[in-house]
Amino acid sequence: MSVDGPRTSVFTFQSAVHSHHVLRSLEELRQKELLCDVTVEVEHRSFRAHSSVLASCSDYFYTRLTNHSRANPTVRLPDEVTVEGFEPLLQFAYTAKLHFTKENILEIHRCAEFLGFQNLDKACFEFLVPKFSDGGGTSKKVKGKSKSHEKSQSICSPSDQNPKNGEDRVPQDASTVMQAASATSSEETPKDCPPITNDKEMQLDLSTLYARSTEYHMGDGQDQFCLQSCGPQLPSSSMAAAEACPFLSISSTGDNEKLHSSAAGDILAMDDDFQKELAMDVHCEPPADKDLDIASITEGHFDQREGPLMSPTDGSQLCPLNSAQSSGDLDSISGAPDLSNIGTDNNEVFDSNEQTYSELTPKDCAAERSTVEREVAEHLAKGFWPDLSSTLNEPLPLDSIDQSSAGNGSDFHWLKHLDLGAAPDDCPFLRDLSSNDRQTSGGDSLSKEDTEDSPCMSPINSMENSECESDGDCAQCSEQVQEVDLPFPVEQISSMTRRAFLQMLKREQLTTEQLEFVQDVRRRSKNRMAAQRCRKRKLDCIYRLEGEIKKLRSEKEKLLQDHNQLKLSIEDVRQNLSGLCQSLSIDAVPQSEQLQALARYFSSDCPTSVLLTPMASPSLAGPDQDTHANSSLDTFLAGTCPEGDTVALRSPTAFLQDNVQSTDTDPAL
DNA sequence: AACGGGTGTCATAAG
DNA sequence: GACTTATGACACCCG
Repeated sequence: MSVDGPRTSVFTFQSAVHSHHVLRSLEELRQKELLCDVTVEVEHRSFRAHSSVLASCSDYFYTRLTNHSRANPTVRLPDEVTVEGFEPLLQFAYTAKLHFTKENILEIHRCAEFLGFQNLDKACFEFLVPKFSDGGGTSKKVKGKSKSHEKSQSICSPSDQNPKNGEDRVPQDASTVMQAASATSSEETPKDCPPITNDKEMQLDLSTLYARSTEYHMGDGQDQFCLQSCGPQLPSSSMAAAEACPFLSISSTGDNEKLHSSAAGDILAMDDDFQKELAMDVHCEPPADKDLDIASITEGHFDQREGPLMSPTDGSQLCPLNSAQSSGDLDSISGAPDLSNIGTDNNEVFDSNEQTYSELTPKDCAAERSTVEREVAEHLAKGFWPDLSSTLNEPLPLDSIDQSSAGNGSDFHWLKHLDLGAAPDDCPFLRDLSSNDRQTSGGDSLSKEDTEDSPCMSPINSMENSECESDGDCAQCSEQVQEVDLPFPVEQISSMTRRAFLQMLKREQLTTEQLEFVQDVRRRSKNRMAAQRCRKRKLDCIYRLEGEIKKLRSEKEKLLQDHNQLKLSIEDVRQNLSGLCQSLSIDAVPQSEQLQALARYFSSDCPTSVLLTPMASPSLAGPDQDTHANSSLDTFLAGTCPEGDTVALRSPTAFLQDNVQSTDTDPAL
């Protein structure tokens, strides 16, 4: 039985840019050497920094600095730590970006291990180090017009060096990159986007990461390599909309149900329907449309909780690909006005399935993917979806997640909260890759993205969606599907949003027969789910009413018990009064008629409310006060009756006067 | 075979 | 006006 109380919706606004701003401000402070309270000496160089930042990123510094009582301490690092390895780590601590090259990755890794830099080992080095240490391994696409081979630091953002196979290295100095970035980008987003090379040089940009960014740096033709940190626990960085993870839009809640939480930063940019849903507190479905996704990654976080829902922070942390989420941030985004524009006209932007986000993604970015890029992407994705190849289209059971995460320690504990049903295709690493690899129809990926299934989904909906049509219906439906030869899975018809549905119809150019069939399927499916919801509500209502009935019955029982108890009390009072009357009759008025009248009085006429009042010790006339026995009885009765209850009281005296014809009684009677 | 529960579908009203 | 949702009514299936 479920007796649901009134639902209370709690909305939480979470800024997606706050922590990023904080981090960036700290970086600015560090560059200006303001408020720096610690000096780190590495080899023969000194770095000013903030102890809190270092301690929060490094176990080593945590230990050293928290045990340091002196103000403005100087931490001299041992010889194991080199400038080459430490400087990128320090940069990482303040920017969440790790700039590395093939040449210094090992050194960075060594220093990171020594210093206990969190969030780097498993998320980055375990794969990258062997990748680069074995000479580049697989077939990197190396074309190049590199200008020099000088040692350079890879700059994730704004432009990134490309670790290539020895030769053809990109001659790019970090400062050069920075300058180029600052020249071509705004403060917020553009500099975080990977440059787009205009030639066929190797470019490991994981373009899907940036697919939603509308701003790209047009590269200078140099090789670029950017591996945005994608660990779930990585600190916020100044990554731009590129880091915006599609999962944010489907992350949720909770528990319950439905998180609930749709990471919709800028509520104003949200889809009207989704805003409506939020306002109505009806569903917690994710913004399934792409424009919603994009809207949802704008700054801020609107979270609707109901019950033990996942917090918006949790939701953001679910994103395995968004390093900004560990701090609850989506960087980006604040400065990406184009994103909101995207959400406003999805027909323009998302007209083509194959070209999902194509308008947003530079063609070069998506078109050319090196094998290394693919490997890195798949590795990173597999880190989150093990056995990806076999289950690309199937939701992974949570058990498998647990197992997979167990292998990586606690690194992926947060995956338990992830809805993996839609995960692989929603993985920005794999979305485009899979579209290249799998010859799936466009509807596949689209519908995956458009599907409304998500952890945010209400229990009702999730239950309903899990309930497939009956076997007969399925068989019949499959036959009809074969007849009409739909170019997309029929299962997705009902799960798509209307907008996506219309887009698909527009795109697929269905015949009249197909159109009718599809619309019929969608209508019946919607109605089926509505009927299920309706029946569930009915049952809930019945259960609730049954609970109320039980409650009322118990109350009735209790009242009956009270009633019986009061009856007993009445009987006691009667007996007491009878005894009292008898004692009075002995000395004062031993007239049988009076006694009988008194007996009648107490047995019938006297209001129980009077008799039930607390029996104050009456000042009854004793045997020696026989002359005023009756008046004492009046006094007693008056004293036992509250003032308000005396209205209905007929005193024994008056009663006797009315009922007893006596001539020899006391004058008081 | 009758019966009750579950479910899908249709029709309709309301938003 | 198209669409979604809720709901009553009906039919069907199944145990």
